[in-house]
Amino acid sequence: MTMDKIFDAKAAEKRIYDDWEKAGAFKAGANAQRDDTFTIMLPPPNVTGALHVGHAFNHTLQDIMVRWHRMRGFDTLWQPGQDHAGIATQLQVEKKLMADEGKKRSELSRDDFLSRVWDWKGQYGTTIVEQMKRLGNSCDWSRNAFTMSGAPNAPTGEEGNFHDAVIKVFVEMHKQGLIYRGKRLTNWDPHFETAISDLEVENIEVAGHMWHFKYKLAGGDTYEYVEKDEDGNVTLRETRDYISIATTRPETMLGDGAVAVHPSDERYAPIVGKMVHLPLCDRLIPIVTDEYPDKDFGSGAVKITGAHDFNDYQVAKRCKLPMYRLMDRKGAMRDDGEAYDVCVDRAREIAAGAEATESEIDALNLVPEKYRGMDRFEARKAVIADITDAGLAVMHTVTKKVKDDEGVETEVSEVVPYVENKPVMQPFGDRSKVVIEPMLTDQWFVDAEKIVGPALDAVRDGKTQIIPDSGRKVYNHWLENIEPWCISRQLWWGHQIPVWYVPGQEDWYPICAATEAEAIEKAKLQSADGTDFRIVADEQEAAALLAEQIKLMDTKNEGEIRSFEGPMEVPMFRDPDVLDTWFSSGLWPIGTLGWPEWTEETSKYFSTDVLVTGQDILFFWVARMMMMQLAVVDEVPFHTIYLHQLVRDEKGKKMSKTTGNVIDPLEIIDEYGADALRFTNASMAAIGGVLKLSEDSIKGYRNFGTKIWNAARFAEMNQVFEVYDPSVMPTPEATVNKWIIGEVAKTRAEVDAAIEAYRFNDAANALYAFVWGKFCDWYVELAKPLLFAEDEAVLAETRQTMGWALDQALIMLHPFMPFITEELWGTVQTDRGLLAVTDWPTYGAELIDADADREMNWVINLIERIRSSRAEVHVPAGLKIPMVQVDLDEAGKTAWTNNEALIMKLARVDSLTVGAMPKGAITIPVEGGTFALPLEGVIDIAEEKARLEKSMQKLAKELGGLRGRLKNPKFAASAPADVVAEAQANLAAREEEEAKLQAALNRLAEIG
RNA sequence: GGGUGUAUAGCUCAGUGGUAGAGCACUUCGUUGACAUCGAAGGGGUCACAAGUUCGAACCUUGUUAUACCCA
Repeated sequence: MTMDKIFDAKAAEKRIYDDWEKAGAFKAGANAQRDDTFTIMLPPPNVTGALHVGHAFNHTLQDIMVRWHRMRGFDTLWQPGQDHAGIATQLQVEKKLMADEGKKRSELSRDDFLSRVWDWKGQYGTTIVEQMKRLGNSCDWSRNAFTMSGAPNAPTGEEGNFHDAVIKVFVEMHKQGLIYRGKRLTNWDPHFETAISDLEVENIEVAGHMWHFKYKLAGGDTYEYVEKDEDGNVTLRETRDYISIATTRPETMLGDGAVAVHPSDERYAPIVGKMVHLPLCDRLIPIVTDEYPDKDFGSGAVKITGAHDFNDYQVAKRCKLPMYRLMDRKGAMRDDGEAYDVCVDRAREIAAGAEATESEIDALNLVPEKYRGMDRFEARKAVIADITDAGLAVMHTVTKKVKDDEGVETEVSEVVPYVENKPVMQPFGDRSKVVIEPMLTDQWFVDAEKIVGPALDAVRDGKTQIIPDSGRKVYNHWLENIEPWCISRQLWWGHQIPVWYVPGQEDWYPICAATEAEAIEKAKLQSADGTDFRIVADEQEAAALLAEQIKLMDTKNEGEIRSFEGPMEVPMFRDPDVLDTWFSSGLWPIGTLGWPEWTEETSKYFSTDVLVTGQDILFFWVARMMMMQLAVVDEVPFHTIYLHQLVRDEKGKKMSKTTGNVIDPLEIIDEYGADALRFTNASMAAIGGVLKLSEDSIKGYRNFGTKIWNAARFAEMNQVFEVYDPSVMPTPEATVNKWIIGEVAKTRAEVDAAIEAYRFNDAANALYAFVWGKFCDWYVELAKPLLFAEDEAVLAETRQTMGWALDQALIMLHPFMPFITEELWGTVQTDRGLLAVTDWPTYGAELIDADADREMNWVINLIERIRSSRAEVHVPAGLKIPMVQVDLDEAGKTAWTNNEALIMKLARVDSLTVGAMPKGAITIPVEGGTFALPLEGVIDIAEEKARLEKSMQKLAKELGGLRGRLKNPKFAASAPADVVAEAQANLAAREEEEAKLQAALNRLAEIG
């Protein structure tokens, strides 16, 4: 039965993948023949995710390495898994909850909501796994991991212990003082109502406005305001009773703690230290000096809102200014706490020097009643309007032309508030897309500065190598300037922070422990004997219970010094926050392998080998994994980090739904097959290269698959597989057969060197060039005369050689195109196991027969020259023509005799006669001789002359360069000997050719 | 503003001091017994610009221009 003309990827891929899985071909250690392990951790895709082209690219590279190592006998593990993706997943489930039941998350209890998330995960969490299988990923699915596995509320089937690892690390790091809690200015996402890290913020330039307000000096004071130009000439002098400030966010003025000016700013020197009236508020704030204000920007005076701006926060800390929080979790103006009057009174006392704790200041709500509860953008409008009404906006005169009813234009001047239109950088949440509000909140932090050292050393010392090298600089730069890492998130879906609070001296006192029971134990150790702790739901409940207990205590211990005297029930509640997703994925390498419960089966795969990931998460993830693995197990997580860019469309644009240029890898697989997509990915993978994916190139590599398919089809039609014995290495006599064996060996070395060096594009190109350019274009064509000949011995050796060469091609192509190669492997020979677990060859240069190599190059060169000459003088393609051997050396004669049949067939030559150069013939110069095609009457003399002259010109250019170099005495003196020798040999060959061409021209001149 | 890249054929890109390559596209020819998802032949480049190092520079150095991404 003859094979089909094409490989039906759609029909075969699923079947082939099932065969692999059934055979356990991807299980850790499959085909292992040595102790060396090779491990790759799949960067866990979000459990909410769908496979996109970025994954497809990323996974292709990993699969190539994994399959290659597995075939080479390494104890190989490709560890797969998914990330629980805190915000993204919670959002999905919230959306579904709203769509299905019209409910908000807050209408459910935390436990109920979490069980919905787990349900969701059970239903949709395997989608991406199935998609990865379609790409051909050879992951060990039996070890599939999940970053939330083993969490307290995890259902059956999610028993892993990733949660244990995360909690253990938190507790350990807390114990070592590497994790702390504090009130810090953080990026607050008002949509998700959680803090996010600075890496999750996108700063986007948007059209904004700058408003200018007057803050009047207290007590009606005035001062001389003087402006000078560059030369010191006075350009403005006036008496002012205010200082002018500029802001892009007017609503934050309600929380101002001061106005700052630069210490060297002469304009404001007279009023530094004085107080100003904060508009719309019953507060006075001081004018302070700080290096931060830019004298040339705006008025040079900056309002300082420590609780709502990162720069102001630093100024406020330096100048010890109070920081008043103005907004609530949703980004609306606060509507909690005491009445405005009460709060302002207290704020005045604090401003005057009264002691106050952080939490007391935070509790003060300095938003005037009027604005309370307003959305921040509404409040902005109201504040602007009210300040303008109060006459405190800086005004300017605008002249415009107005047409009256009769169309007569008149100029009208009016005085309006001065508002500049200018682009401003505004922070947006990368997931929520809402404006991020810097906000002073209580959060947990990793003191990253304390653990970066080993991570920096590991890369500096080369324990871990980053590819491309530029990644190292970026890595160092970031780690050297690392900021505390905010790891708490105000979400429900995630690893809840293992901290419980009990009443403390001033505030709640945190106790960090792996479990509730341990926390209670710890708390007991720190309390009076007999104290009992009661776990309550949250802070409110704890506060209520505490108040009750204190009342009881008052009655019990009346008249005595207050002290707890058992049995007392002390409230205890758990921190409601969860950990940043990147905290858990930071432990991916050890967490997936079962740490802290290592077993020999799992720990042998650590440290892992290569991490393949996008450049964009170098900070998010890679650097953090380095830090955390080194901090926890004191070992680098991987020896090589391969970073690649974002996959873009063919024009280099980012793919996005809005632009509509998204390429869906699954559609591509449907249309062209997974192998085509994979090979395209590999061929794009130049180190550090820009990745532009175009459907044209995918189509091209689909054609490549068809090409090798048809080469196999040709072999099959010529009974190659009936005779071919895979256990026997071919030892042919025919030059062509010897030659292709050498070409296989060269390719093997090239491919291995390329993969070794992570140059997947070079490996792919080498395979493409071999299979198409050598095997199909030449070997199959050259073998035809041998296969059609009657000689049994030649026929047998050619079939054996072709079978072997094809097998080698399949083996070497397998990591790149696993499906089609596996299918052909099974077609060529049944009952020999799966290609996926077949051994990779090790042969090298010893298979190259130098004589055969030289001879075939001579033959190919001759055929090409004849073809080229024929085409250029328009000899009909089908016409067979005679050829004359004018002169030829011994090697040439041997080469001719050995390959006469195939040269004549491929060059369409019907006879060869030995003789003198006929008149009007085309000269075919070859190494060691000259042939001629007698085409008098057929060729156009003038055209042929032009052709030869053009060749001469090209030669002359080359000769000029070569001669110039060789004539230069410094070249001979400085250049290496082999380079000089090569140049000389090259010159000799070119000169010989030039002579032949000149002779040919001379002969043409004789004729016409 | 700081950092990191990139600039080579019409397009997409390789190129590791020795004189320029691939794929696609294009032109011409061809269904010769694997493949038209194919074959044969061909055209096409001042390697962004300038200076320097070198016997020799696409490659190393410096500057300029353009451009991309990351961080402010």
